[in-house]
Amino acid sequence: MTEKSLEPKPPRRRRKEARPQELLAAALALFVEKGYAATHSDEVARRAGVSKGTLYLYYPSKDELFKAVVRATLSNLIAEAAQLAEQHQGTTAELLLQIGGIWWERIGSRPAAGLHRVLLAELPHFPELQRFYADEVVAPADQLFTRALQRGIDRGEFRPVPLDEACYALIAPLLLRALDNGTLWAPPSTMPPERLLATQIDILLRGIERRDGPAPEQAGRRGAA
Amino acid sequence: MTEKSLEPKPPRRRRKEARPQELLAAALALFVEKGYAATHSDEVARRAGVSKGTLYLYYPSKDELFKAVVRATLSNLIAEAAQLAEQHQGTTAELLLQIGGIWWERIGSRPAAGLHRVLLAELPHFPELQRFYADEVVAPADQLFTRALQRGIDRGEFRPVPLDEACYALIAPLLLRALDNGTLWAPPSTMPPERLLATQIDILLRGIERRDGPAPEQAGRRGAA
Amino acid sequence: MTEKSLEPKPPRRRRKEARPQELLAAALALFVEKGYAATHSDEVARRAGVSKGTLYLYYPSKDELFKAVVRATLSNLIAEAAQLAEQHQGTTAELLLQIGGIWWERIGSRPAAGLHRVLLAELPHFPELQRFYADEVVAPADQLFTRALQRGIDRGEFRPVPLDEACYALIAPLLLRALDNGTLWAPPSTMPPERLLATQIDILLRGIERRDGPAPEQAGRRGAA
Amino acid sequence: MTEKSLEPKPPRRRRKEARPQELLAAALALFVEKGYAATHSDEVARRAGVSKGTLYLYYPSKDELFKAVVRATLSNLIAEAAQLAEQHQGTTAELLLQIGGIWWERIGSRPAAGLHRVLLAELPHFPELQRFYADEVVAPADQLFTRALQRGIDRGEFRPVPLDEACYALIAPLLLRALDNGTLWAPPSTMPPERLLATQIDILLRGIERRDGPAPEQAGRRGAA
DNA sequence: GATGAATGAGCGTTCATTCAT
DNA sequence: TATGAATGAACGCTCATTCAT
Repeated sequence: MTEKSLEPKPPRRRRKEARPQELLAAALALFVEKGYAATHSDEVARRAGVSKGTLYLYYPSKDELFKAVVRATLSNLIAEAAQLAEQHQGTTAELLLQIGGIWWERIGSRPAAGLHRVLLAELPHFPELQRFYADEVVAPADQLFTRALQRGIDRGEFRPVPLDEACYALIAPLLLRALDNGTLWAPPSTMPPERLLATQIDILLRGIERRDGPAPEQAGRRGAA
Repeated sequence: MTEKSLEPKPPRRRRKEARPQELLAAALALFVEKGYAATHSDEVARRAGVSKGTLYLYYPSKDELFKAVVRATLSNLIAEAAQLAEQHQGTTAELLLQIGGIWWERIGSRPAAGLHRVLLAELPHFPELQRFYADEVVAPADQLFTRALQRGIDRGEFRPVPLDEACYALIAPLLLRALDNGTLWAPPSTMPPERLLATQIDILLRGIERRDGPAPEQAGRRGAA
Repeated sequence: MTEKSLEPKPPRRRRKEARPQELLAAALALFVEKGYAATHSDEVARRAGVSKGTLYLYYPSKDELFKAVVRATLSNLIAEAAQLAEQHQGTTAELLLQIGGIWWERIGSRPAAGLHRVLLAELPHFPELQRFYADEVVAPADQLFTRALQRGIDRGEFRPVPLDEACYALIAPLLLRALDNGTLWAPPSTMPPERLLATQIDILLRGIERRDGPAPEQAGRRGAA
Repeated sequence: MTEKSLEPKPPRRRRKEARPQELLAAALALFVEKGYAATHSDEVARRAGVSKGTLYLYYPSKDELFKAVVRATLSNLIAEAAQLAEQHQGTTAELLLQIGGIWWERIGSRPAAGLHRVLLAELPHFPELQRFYADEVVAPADQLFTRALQRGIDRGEFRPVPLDEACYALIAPLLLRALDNGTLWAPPSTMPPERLLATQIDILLRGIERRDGPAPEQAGRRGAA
């Protein structure tokens, strides 16, 4: 059974530069798969192909490892979307669809999506991370959506809806999909995910877009039902 | 069974029947407050006013205690909403608002809401519970909403939207509020929660309701925008 | 080799009252024998006949266990000597010999003596204990000796020696014996320890006792040879 | 020795000969400062300005490093004092004061003093070192003092005191000062250390020096009060 | 039934030592 | 020779679970 001693023991590899990313990747996968508490430090190390001691050479504690995983996973994501918004020329509805697409590419369709589930459970235990998340993720994202909505209203594309509530209604399905990829609520799966996203945003937009007035080209978007 | 009533001194046996509920209530509160892993068995016992040994007299393990908490908290909630749907007479939009209201009363505004956060993190570790949740909670709720939407479409109240996607868009803000009451995303707080709920459902309904044709009375719902 | 599983496993004994003392005794013995760092918590537990977990039921950390050992070992020792001094009637030289005797009985000839060796090495790492030791052990003991010397001088038994230096010269051989029972310097062993103690105190007393005259020779002391 | 000054590029080999001493100096400082267990190998290396691997190039283990530190620090100290004693001409009391002075210069006022504290705690774990210390430090020093006392007695300078006990009483304050510089017992500080030392030796000498007569009072010594 | 003292497997973390470069 | 990344045995401590009372 214990053929441990028989194996020739893999050689030590020196890769100081690559190690942090390897460890973060292994940790992200395990945190997402098993949650924070059930992820053991030697498991992370083994999955990254190193020993437990090596893990602690790069991250001084499990806490810090988790924080590093979150920061590395979520950093620089919002900035891109914001840039996009600045440069956008077309319809506001199109802008919102584009933002949704970016989100899907960078978060929704990646391990980062699963990280949100862990964050939901663990953020209260990591105040520092809580602040990081609020400042670096929530605030910019909220601003992004709010501004887009305001723009749509200003340009007469949308009815004057309450910004906060409309924003929440837009974000909820996206965020929920990231949080709960089939655990609590199975998302509809009759179409490829990117189409699905578009469909939902579309439904929501219908709820806020201006009707009576001069936005007939929107009706043509999908054939006016 | 025992000749309890004959004995002149029932010194400590009292409340024996209430014990399970008390333990479940204590466990629910702690699981919601601290998560599964961070909830310790002696804390549960202490909060229920008994000793650690007694807890194990009623539930053979922490796992089983958790399962019992989930079952006890979520059982019989769906049935009521289903009943409601059967008897409903008015507009489908009104029906959906009523279902939302019930959900808010029975889940959203109670500890059960917090339980969803824990479930999201722990369900994958409890396959048995996973099945229970899928069968007893998700399936009926999904059916409820789907049927209501179908009814609305059949009666010409709504456009013929894809059922699954519309259903998800309806449920997402409700479920998200239960899961994440301000941890990941702060819900809008400019109005009391029950009004807020109505506003969001309203926005969504706007996205699916039939326009051109004979559903003007819907517009009257809140003043025709 | 591993006949562990064959042994019938000793029964759990419940002795909440006795446990603290048993643990302190085991810990004292091991701390003295191996020092603070080399004493492992499960060793202490095993020597006390309990499991590692039980140790932590009574003392929340190795630090606290050590502090408790020191306090329990040194408390109430000084008070007795002080009482003695108050009531003493005879010669001051006799008083000093008596104090030395008490010290030998309560510290010098017991495990407490070995504890001083550990204290010497560890006190700098335990500031709280450092204060306890300074307040509860050093200060009273110093006062005790200083007052006795002053009394001897006042009563004309001793020459007017510098109090501090004489005090240190008196205490040094006693304390050194406690610290170093043969490790660094083998104490003379040609006579039973209590006699030995008396002999050394006697030598010191000779150095301070008043001689017949008014001690004019103090200046030319060594010209007498 | 090496043609160091001739070479135009001494890229890294320089100081190769000095390495052992630098490592010993760094290790001595840390062992004294923090004790054996709390001194970490990479700290020693860093303080010596080399890497951890280099340390192990010179000393195969922490144990051996410690032994080397002790040997290097204590070697050749006793021999000098012995020489001194051989050549001494004056009073024996003067000789003892001189030995004390040497001790103060070479041990008491240097890092070597602090090493004694560590030795006291660790010698039992290093039997080999124990033997070295007994043979190279204690035995010569004991001989030194014993011979001086015997000489004093032979020459009629001192009363015929028991040699061992007198020797211990002489050494105790010196050794205690080295061991415990204020940790367990604060030495008197009203005068500069070298005067202090003289004062204490003086007090002790008083206890053993021969008085004018044939010391008949020895029997009724304490009746003098 | 009820208690809570006792257990021990298991975790996060450290650090003396090794070895590929 | 010198480096410092890598190792892994070992420690302090936790906590779900057991069981004598």
